[in-house]
Amino acid sequence: MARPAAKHGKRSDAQRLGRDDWLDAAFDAVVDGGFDQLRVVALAQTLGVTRGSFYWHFADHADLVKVLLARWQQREIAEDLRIQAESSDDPQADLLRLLDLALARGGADLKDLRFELALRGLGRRDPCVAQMLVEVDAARMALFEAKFLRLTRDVKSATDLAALFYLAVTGGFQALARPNSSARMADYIRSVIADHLIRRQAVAVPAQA
Amino acid sequence: MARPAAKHGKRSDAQRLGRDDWLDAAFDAVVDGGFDQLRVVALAQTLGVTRGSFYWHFADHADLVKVLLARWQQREIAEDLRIQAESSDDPQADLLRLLDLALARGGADLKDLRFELALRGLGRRDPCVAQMLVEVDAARMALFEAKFLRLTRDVKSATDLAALFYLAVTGGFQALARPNSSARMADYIRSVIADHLIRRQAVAVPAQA
DNA sequence: GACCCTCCATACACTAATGCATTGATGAAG
DNA sequence: CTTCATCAATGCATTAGTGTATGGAGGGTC
Repeated sequence: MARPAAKHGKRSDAQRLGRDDWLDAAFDAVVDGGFDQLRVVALAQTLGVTRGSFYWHFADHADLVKVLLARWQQREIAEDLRIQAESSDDPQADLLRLLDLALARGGADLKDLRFELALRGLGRRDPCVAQMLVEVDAARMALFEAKFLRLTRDVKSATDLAALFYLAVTGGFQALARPNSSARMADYIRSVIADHLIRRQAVAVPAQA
Repeated sequence: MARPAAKHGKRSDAQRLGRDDWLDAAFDAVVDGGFDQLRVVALAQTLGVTRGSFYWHFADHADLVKVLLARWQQREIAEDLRIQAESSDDPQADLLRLLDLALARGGADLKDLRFELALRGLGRRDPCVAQMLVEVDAARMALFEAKFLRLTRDVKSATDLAALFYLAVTGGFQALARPNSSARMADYIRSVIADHLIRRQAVAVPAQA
C-alpha cells in the first residue's frame, strides 16, 4: 500500500526500487515476524511491485537472508568502532552511555532490538549465524570489559562484571521487546543495572586521583 | 524413525498413540525449530503415522499450539508451587538452588530452556502469549523477591536484586541455548551470578542471629 | 535513432502444507 | 458375536509460497 502501484511500468524514477529498498523492507518484516515469516511475496506486496523485481536483485530467498545478515554485521562492527572512538576519561559515564545506547536500540519502536532477538532465534538453529553472533558478542564484551577494568582496576572482577552486565542487558532485550512494553520498564531496567553494576563498583574502588 | 512403522494398522497396543504423544513430539519440534517450524506432517513422520491420526486428536494446527501452551503453563505453575514448598531457612542456599534449577532447565540438552525461548519469540507477536509470559515472569519474580528480602531485609534492594537476577538468568538462557554451548559456559554464568548477586548481598547484611 | 542496461510484469511449473471426508482396522464392553 | 469407540490410512481439494523464463517499458549513451 506504500505506493500508488501505477500499473505496468509507469513507475516514476523516484519510485524505482534498489537493492536497499528490498533490504529495508526485509528488515522490517523480520522485526515483526521473525526470519521464518520472511516471505518474498509479502515484501513485494508492501513495496507495491511483483516478485519479478525481487529475483532481479537477489538470486533467491536464501540470498536475501545472507545479504541482510551481512549488512547487519557490517553496521554492528561500525557501531562498535564508533563507540570505541567516543571514549571519554570517565569510564563510569561511558558505561552509563553504553547502557542507554543498548536499551534504546532502534528508537521508540525498538526495531534493532527486535531484529537482534529474531537473529538470535535464527542462530539457535543455524551454526553459521551462531558463530557470527559469538563474534559480535565477543566484541561487545571486550568493550564493556575495558570500561569496567578502568573502573575496578581488577581483571577478574572486570571480566565478571562485563559478563554480568551483558547478561542483564540481553535479558533486558527480552523484556523490552514485548508488545506493550512500557517506557517505565526501560527506565527501571536501566536504573537497576546502573545502580547495582556500575555505580556500586565506583564506590568500591574510587576513581583514580 | 521412532517406531518400526508397521504398515496399515498393524500397530500393537503399546505403540498406539495418545494425545500426549503428539504433544511430546510437538514439544521436541518446537525445541529445535521454533513454533514457526511446527508442521503437522513432520510430527506425523517422526511418530510413524499419517496425518489422519492428528486430526482425530486435534481440531487443527492452531488447536495443537493452544493445547501445547496450556500444558506448558500448567507445568510451570506446578513447578513454582513445588519450589515454594521446598523453602529452607537459608535464603542464600535457596537462591543458589534456584539458580542451578534455572540454568539446568531441561537437563543437558536444555530442552525446556530452548522451548521457553521459542515461546518468548512467539510472545513477541501474539499478545495473548505475551500476557501469559508476563504472568509467569511475575510469579517467578515474586519467588526471587521473597528470597532476596530475607537476605537483605530491605524491600527496595530486594526488588531490584530480584529483577537484576531475573534479567541475568534470562540473558543466560540466550547464551546457553546456542548450539555448541559448553558446560563451562553454564558454570561460569552460574558463578558470576552467584558471586555478584547472591553472596555479595549476604556479606552486606549478615544473616540474622 | 540504434543500442543497451536496469527494473518490473506476467505466466507457469513446482513444492509443501493444511484441512477434511471416507474408509478401514483394532480391541474392549456387553 | 455384535457393537462401538478409538485410532489410523488414503485420497483429494485448496492455499501459499518459491523459482524461472520471457518479454517489455524507460531512460541513458554514443
